[in-house]
Amino acid sequence: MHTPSIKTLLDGESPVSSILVRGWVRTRRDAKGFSFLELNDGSCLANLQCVVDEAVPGAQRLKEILTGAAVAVQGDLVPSPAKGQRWELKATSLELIGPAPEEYPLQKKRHSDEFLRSIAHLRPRTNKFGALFRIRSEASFAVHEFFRTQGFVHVHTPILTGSDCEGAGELFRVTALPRDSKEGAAADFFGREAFLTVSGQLEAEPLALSLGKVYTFGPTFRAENSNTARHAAEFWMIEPEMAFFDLTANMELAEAFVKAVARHLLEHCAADLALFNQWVDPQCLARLAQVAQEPFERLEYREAVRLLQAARDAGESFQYPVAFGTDLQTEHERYLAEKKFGKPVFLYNYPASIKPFYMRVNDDQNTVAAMDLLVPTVGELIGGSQREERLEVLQARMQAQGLDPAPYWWYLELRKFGSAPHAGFGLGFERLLMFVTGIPNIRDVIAYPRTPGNLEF
RNA sequence: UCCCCGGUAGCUCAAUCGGCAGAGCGGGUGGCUGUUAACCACUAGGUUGGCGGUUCGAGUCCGUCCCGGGGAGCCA
Repeated sequence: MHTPSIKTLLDGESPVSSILVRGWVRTRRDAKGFSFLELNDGSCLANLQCVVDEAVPGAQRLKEILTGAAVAVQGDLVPSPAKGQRWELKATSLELIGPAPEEYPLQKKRHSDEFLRSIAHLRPRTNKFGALFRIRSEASFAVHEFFRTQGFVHVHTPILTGSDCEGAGELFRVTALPRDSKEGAAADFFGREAFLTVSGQLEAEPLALSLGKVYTFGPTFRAENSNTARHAAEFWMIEPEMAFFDLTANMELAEAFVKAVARHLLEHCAADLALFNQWVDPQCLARLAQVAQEPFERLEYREAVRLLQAARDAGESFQYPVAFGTDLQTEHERYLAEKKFGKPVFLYNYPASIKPFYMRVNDDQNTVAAMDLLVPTVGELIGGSQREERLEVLQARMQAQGLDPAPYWWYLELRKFGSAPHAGFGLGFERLLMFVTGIPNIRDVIAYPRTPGNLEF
């Protein structure tokens, strides 16, 4: 028995006889002597309409087949005589695999995002989340495809780390000691404190200074008590790291990367993206097309401050003041990405005082070769920099920021043995998905979101 | 962590000034129909988030706790 996916069947050009389709019932409509079953198997957004005559074997259980039930339908794919669909399955037999009783929570109507989060195990069966997870999969593929085409080596950096001061937020502590143990870290599994990684960057740099161009794509953990629509305690980050790249080359790569993903999705996820364009964000498709085609804006931090001050003087009301040497507030980033330019904007050459020790000090001694990519609606999508490759400068920066150099001995040795200019960035995969779909909450672009106080599923 | 908003049927929501707890969808029963989130009629379904208080009377007012959301900070 042939078992094609519904996607294959609906994309087909000719009738197919004697096939088996298995999936979940989205709705049942009864007519005189037969029923319509709308079947979805997750392969695409569209359902397959199955026409089940009450005389067909198995049809006596039709009354038990409610929305959500898992069924198998054998039959022939034939042209549909009615409007609304090109093909339908004329059933020759029906099997109820797993019934869904009346309290099945998903109904044939719109549900709130909050409710769907409370049933994370069932929400992939909705149109919206089905579409999202297919897009997520394609985007993930596009990431690997881009870097592979560009000659990058995919490397895996550790999830467990012993470094508790990577300068990127609070860490989750990992221990193998019993909960009530009085013993110190020395008695623990690694003989020292252990944490979940907040970034693979420090470990990726040595690989870049060996293999040339590398990237990681893995889970990242932040124990920040952040309660916003764009922060999660566990998220997936893409971190390329390139030897002999300066900040400009870094930005060029970042732009080419985001454009490549946008183009891939436009080409391979048209139907799923159309759903988001219609129900979630009417700018979704236009924004993707713009990202794919138009050059991003590039702006020095110094110039951004000047623009923001000019905007304020022209009557733009900001809650927070703008001055050189302070980090930009969310309202400032949104103004630049949404109102001023209306497209992705690179800000670069930030004041050294507000950036971590590993970013390369510019010749003005005042700024570092850092760059952020700000995009409309989600804000910071990428953060990156050229890395400090000069040993003495790096040591001085660590000292200035009060860091103990001892645990970083291997990171410092990189600057001793064949040091070279290099650069890289980190991109939050979930934020990229928010940007391309228009979904406003990070909890709705990941299957099982981890946020403060939320570890169900 | 701070500020604001919310929690009523399986789901989405309503309930005037503190005065009988409601509708649509979903379920059941019956009808109708190559139907398209089908349609029509009937029907079942409630500890109004928890605890305490004010009151003749609390979904509504007060206190407190829990949960959720939005905004901010932090960041990707």
